[in-house]
Amino acid sequence: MHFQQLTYFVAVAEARHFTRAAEAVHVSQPSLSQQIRALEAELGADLFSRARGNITLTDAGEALLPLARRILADAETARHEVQELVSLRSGRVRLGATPSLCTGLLPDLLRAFHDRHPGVRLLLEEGGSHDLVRQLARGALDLALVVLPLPAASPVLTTVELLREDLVVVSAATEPPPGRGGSIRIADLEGAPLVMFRHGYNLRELTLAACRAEGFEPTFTVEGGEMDAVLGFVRAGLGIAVVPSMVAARAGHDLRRTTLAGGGLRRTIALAHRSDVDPPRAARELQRMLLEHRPVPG
Amino acid sequence: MHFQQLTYFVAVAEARHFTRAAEAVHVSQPSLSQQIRALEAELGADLFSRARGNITLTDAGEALLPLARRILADAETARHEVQELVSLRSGRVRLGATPSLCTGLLPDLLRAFHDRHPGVRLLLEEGGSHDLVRQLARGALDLALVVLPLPAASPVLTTVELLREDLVVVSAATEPPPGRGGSIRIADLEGAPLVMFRHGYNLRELTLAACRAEGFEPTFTVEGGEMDAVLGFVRAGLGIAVVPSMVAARAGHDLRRTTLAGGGLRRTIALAHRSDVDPPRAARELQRMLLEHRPVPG
DNA sequence: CCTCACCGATAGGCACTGCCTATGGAGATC
DNA sequence: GATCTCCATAGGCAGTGCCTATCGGTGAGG
Repeated sequence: MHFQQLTYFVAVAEARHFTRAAEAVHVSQPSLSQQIRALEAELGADLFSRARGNITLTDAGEALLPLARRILADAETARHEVQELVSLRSGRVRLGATPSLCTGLLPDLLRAFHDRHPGVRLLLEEGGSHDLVRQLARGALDLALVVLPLPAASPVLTTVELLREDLVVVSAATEPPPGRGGSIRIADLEGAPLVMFRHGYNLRELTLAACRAEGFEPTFTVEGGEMDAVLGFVRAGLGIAVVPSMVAARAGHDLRRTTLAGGGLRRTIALAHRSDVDPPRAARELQRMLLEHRPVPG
Repeated sequence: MHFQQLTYFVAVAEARHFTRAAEAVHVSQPSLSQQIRALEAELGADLFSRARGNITLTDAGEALLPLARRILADAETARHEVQELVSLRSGRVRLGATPSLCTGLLPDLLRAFHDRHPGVRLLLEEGGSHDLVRQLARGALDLALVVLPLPAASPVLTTVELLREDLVVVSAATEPPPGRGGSIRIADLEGAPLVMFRHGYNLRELTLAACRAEGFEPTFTVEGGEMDAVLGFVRAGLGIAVVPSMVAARAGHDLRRTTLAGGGLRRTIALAHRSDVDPPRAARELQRMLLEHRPVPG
């Protein structure tokens, strides 16, 4: 049984005329006759009664017709659905990102992606790099924005370096600026009132490590909040915080940015996906847009 | 898109392994690979991610799989249904017959047919030859048992002579036998109390014509009944009736059969079907059994 | 009654393609 | 690093779908 044969069969059933059916399906009449005969031979029953000028379906033909129609419709649907995925008119991307990136980088990008491909569902998973890596490996995510280096270097993941961003110190505009001459050294953070993120934020580990490298333990006035809470506490004058410059840039005029002197602190953001399977089409497109619009290439 | 390709696709999706899938569908691995590639090329999307030792469906593959399964199942169903018709495990016969034949000839035959082909539905249309012929021509019947000659000789119908049966006179066993010496002449019916069928019965026209040929109009004590009613009236002693010998033979001991003398009356039963289309398989089988079991040929 | 037109079936040839075997090449394993 | 596994590629053969040309049977019209 071939799709072609079913197409021809339906055409003859509808035209009740071999020659006209052949025209309708753009094939010569003998070819159509031959295929119908082949189908009849395979099924072991005549499908049409070929009375002169009055082609009609036999009972076997009647039985086959609805199934043939459905098969052809299903084939059409299959083509269509795959095409929708290919053309990004449907599909989904399961994207993971660290909380700070969700706040800083993603909104504009996801907006642009959604505008271009409104049919693609965006599923965002916010979490620490460690969790994201695990979910990627499990296949629960297609793509993740993580901070390098990865917690446990997983050979199963491919990472593409996306950008390096500076960390800056933010403080309330109403307070006197920290540090000296518009910048601040890590060492100046010793004893300074720090507002610190909850466990799990890569920023927390990064800041702590930097302080310890300078030989001191930082002092926390508040700790445990998410990004928005930390910025709010800083605004309220509870202390200062170390945040990505991209987050600081969007934070508003009531926060003062102070760069870190002496090379400062940077972190590397990368895009990660499994090495062993190609991400779905929509995820590849999102990755492409991310790399294309990367704000400040490393 | 080919059925073969869908079969291969489903096999790979289930085995998650090209080589094993190839074995499962009894084809060489390169052929299977090639067909999958062809399908992917036609659809414009990869269906599998071919990670070493971990073949998985892409999103396009996931979209295709249920449709592929359904298409293959439908094709299987189509083959099966046609096969059922061919093998007479299903189907139907729309059979027309005159009332007297329904009573006389058909019960045993239909019983035999049903025993042999219990899956075939038997739809019986009881009516006068005229109606039956019209329904045959309209395609509402597959086959009809009619009395020759046909009312309006329709060139569109083919008739096969089935049997000729004698008409006999039946009377109540409690009454004195009609006629003389165990038989009766048509002329003896003059003035005799006749129980007559309703209009539409071919037997009515036949009997009337025979009487008129002898130069008299018959006398009816009751008229208008169906076969069973007529026999009941005769049993009750209301009169005598002219019926097919086959009906009389089954009528029981309380009815006396008297043959018609002088060549008597006969009628020819034929099987009719449209000439321009072959009857369905089940109807052809019924026709075959009818001809094979015909009680008293020509 | 003969001719013509119509329509599906048949015949023969060409090109395509699906299948095969043999082989390549890349990652995993010991 | 040699080997194994497994999918992809190459090349050749056979089957078949499509084409054009033609046949054969039927029904209409002169």
